[in-house]
Amino acid sequence: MTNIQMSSHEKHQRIWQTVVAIPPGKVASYGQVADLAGLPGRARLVGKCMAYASDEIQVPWYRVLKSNGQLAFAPDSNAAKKQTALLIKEGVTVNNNRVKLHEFGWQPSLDEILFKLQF
DNA sequence: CGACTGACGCCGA
DNA sequence: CTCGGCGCCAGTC
Repeated sequence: MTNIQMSSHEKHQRIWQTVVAIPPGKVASYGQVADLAGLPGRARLVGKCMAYASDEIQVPWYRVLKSNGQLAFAPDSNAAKKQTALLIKEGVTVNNNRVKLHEFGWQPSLDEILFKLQF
């Protein structure tokens, strides 16, 4: 089958574009972002990018969680508190370092995927 | 060049 | 719910 090579720059580009598409008040998992970005199984890569993004105010990195709804940071850690504060500010409820995905998980419609993810 | 290391995920016990 | 194990891959050492 045809194997399309993607430059690390493009992967980077797709991941951020996907994260930016997450609506305020909603959250998505690393794996979900990877899938939507066309990088199935590359959840760790998404985490890598979020680490870079922590400096950039542009990317809503805090809307990205683990697949079970837990924050990626250790409870009580500085980063976890910071992320929790940002989420609560958007109306997302955080309990014990975790968010209920059935309540706040982002489930993009086909429409959103086609219009927001330009790749 | 091999080993180790992550803002991860899934499955089975 | 916890633990172990394996998959994944770009950096670091």
